[in-house]
Amino acid sequence: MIITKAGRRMFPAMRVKTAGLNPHQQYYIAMDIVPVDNKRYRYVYHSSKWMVAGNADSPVPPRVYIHPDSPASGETWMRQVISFDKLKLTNNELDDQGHIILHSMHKYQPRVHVIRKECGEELSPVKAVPTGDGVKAFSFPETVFTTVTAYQNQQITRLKIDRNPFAKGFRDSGRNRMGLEALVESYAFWRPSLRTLTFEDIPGITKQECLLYSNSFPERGCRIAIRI
Amino acid sequence: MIITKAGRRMFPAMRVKTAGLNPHQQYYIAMDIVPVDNKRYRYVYHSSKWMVAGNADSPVPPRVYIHPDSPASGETWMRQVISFDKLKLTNNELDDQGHIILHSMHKYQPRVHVIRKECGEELSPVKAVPTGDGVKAFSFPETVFTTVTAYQNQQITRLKIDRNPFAKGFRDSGRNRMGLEALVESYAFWRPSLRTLTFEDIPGITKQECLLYSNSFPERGCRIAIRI
DNA sequence: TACTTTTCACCTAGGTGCGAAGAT
DNA sequence: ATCTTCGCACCTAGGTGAAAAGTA
Repeated sequence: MIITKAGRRMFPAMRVKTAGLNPHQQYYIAMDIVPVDNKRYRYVYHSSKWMVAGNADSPVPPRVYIHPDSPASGETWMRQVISFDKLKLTNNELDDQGHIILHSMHKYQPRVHVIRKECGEELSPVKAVPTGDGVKAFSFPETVFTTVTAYQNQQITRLKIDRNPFAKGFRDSGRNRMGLEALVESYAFWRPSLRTLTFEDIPGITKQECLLYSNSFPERGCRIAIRI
Repeated sequence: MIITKAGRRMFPAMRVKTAGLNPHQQYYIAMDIVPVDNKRYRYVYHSSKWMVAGNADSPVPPRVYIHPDSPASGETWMRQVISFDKLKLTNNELDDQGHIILHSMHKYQPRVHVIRKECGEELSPVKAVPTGDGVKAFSFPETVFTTVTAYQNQQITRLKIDRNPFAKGFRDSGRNRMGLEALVESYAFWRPSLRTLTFEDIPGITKQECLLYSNSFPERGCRIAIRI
């Protein structure tokens, strides 16, 4: 996932649905992003793999993205797909825009928090999410990603260009790029109902980065079912 | 004010500040727009005046614009300038986008409502704002305006073009338009602190439409001070 | 005649990866 | 050598009034 000084959206964005909430209870929904391990990585081009390259950099200031619809009733949350597309990532440890601060070349796991309103402790964009009764955290292993300041992997670059509407300008529509096979393959991405495509099918893409794309397929959207 | 089928923003937008709210109480803030009188108007070009042209058309479905930050604490509301720039006006009586429905060629008065949360009656975008304890309405005579589907008055057109960033394409920067005097005058608009300009200074502009511009001058912003 | 609707060029605002330049 | 930063062209998304066409 690209991170910049100014802040960069994740693409694709996390999208979740909730079930089992109390319809009349008010909740906050928030996201934070935690390290997967204590390592720093580098991308080894000839083997197309991320390799451990030492220990993690020192921790960054904690940040929480509070979903802008918060607070809302369980009924409201359950009625909609909850999208985190406005969330931004930065590598600027002095960021004052409320973006989530991460280290480049590290592995991270996004987490979704459902927080019952007025459950005692307070929710803040610059403090760790409280734990305890009335707070539940959810994470989806397929959404683990590696942070970079520039793409290391051509397949990832191509997926981003092909699927992010804002990158349309970089799609070189068949000019020197796609054979028929590639065309069919990319079409399968857009119409996943036509065949069940698992991301391991795509050669040369790390499982972590690749699987994150599944979030943008509505029919594979992450779901969380809880009662708190 | 222009109204269209698809919905058109007001320009300038209403902006208000609140004071005297209970910091820990939750409030909705909303706007509706009510007829000033029971008349329909037409613009008489040679006298540059709006003249009564019959009785008002039959009432339109009631609509309320609930400020998107609602609900929020008194503390939150008082900390910010509350802008209604996303509000849209339409002449489509069958509108299903939640826009405020008005008749063209009529005079209207926007009203700001401050509604204590959980004060019994419920707030809805398609029902009249409830009245009673815990609800207060404010209106500012200088924000009365006349609805049109196309501008009737060249001075208004020019004010809109000169001051709305989205109309920049129609500013013909001095080509066949502004003499030095006009330039100085328009500069005075942007730097009102330099001299106290009352809108009656501008010849040929109806007071109502003209004064609405005062809302976009921060130092003349409407204020409401209440305790409910 | 007296509006209203539709389409359009021209903007604002801001999200992309590229590639040259910068940093260590 | 290996990242990171910055300016940029190229997009999406949507807010303007002009002008031509529509309506009654």
